[in-house]
Amino acid sequence: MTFQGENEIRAQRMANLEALRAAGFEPWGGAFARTGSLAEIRTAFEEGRAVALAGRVLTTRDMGKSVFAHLTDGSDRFQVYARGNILGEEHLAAFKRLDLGDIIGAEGTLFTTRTGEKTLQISRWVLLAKALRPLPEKWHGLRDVEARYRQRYLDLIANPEVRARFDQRSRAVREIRNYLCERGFLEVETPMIQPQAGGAAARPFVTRYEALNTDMYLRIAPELYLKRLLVGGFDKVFELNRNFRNEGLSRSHNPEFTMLEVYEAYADMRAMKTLAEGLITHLASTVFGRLVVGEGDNRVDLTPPWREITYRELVRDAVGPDWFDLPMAEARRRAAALGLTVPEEWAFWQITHEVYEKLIERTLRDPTFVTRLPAELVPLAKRCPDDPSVVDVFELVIGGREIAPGYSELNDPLEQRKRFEEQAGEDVQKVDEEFLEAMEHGMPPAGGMGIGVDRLLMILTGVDAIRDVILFPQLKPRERAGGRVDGEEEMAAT
RNA sequence: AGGCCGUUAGCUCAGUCGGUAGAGCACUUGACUUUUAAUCAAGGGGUCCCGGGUUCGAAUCCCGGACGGCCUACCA
Repeated sequence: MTFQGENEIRAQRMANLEALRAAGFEPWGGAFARTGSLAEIRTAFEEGRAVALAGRVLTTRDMGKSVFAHLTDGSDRFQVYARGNILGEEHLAAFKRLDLGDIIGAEGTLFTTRTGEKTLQISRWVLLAKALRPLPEKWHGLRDVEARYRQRYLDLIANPEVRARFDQRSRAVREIRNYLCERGFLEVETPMIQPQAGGAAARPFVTRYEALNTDMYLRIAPELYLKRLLVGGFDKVFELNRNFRNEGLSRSHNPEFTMLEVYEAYADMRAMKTLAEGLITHLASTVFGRLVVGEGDNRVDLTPPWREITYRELVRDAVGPDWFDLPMAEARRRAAALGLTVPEEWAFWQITHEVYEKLIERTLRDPTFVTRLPAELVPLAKRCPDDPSVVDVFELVIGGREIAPGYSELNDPLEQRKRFEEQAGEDVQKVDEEFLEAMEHGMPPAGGMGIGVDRLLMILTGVDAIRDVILFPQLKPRERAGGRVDGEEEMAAT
């Protein structure tokens, strides 16, 4: 086999591989019984204890007749020490042929060096995986933004805080499930491939179901299926999984994102408020150990009770107490004076909502339940009994971003049909008839809530970009055109 | 989709006025049995993103393109 276009580093690593193989070290080993992870070995450290450990070689310090190296396995870094008079000349020489990035297993005894570092003195070692490509630079880490996302594995090796953040994400997701299950909610799974994409307003991804000869849509929300389960007698359900929206990429948008939706029959928006506050503060204290998260501009104080204020109050505070009594022309003028772009065809509630989104929402740093939104904005919620122009909902805003909507769910199928038709306009196709049919069988009154899990994690981990809480964020596909070759293209040829 | 900025060694980055490529880490060779950004000595490594133009001469200036970042727009 030849390696056309291989670079010098790769050639040297191949030479080291052959040298190791010649010394009896097979480059890609099998299972290796470890006493524990590097972190566990550090925790259970005892002078003179015999252990077996494994990890990736991060650094080496060749002292001639002995070599120090640091290994990492994601849990910790741990030093190992190879001495000629213990390993024998040949195995020490082989150890010196290791490249940074190689994965080894080692057995030996634990000791503490003169400088106080806990270390394994190696009596026997094996090669578990040869690295043919180099690691990122050892103390600047991996900075290139694209490489960090495209080759996340390198980011995880080189940048320990990234590894820690994804550990936190995993624990937070588990705690969401624990918190809800302990309170009697049942986790369910509903279709991600749907004949029509409902439950939210967003452009869907279209896909093709060949067996049925029809177009299908990746879900933009699970809501309409979860409500069918309320009809079917599941009183307390939740779904925690991916939604897909065919919209642009940005600092706070990824086309697939993780959504929690929770429904509780015989409850309303107020129960959801309690649940949201309880769940999020539970995550902050159990996973992150504190209620004040983030730093600088990202600092957020989650200490309950959280502020509650109506949408109208917020708007009046921002653009004048007379706002809701203004004639259209005057409202338009005032919005323009505040730097907003307001198209001629917009209705009054649209102008108001532009004010809310552009001027108000981002100023709400600490958790705030914004209540009594205009009914036009929320077609799936019940109207407030004392004012049918607004709905009985909240939007939980944290860190200037909408994190969780909560509704008293609309369970009147006749009203629901009207609201759908107003929203759908001419396009009658968009009304989900099967959902309405389910609701006509009687849906219990219910409270419902959704939490954008990625955005919540941004707040809890104090990062600005949704990409920093998603392991493999969406990127443009890499060009495969010829020219730039670093080995893999040629090797694939048959 | 629009605007601004960027792309130089495997990685992190310099590169002056347009004069033909630099550092640290990584790599190779040698020395060193408690080092830890090991140290010391020597060496190798470049499609300066791609294509075109200006020029005696382009990493550098101009035009076009690709890719990336940031901001704006749609959206959660």
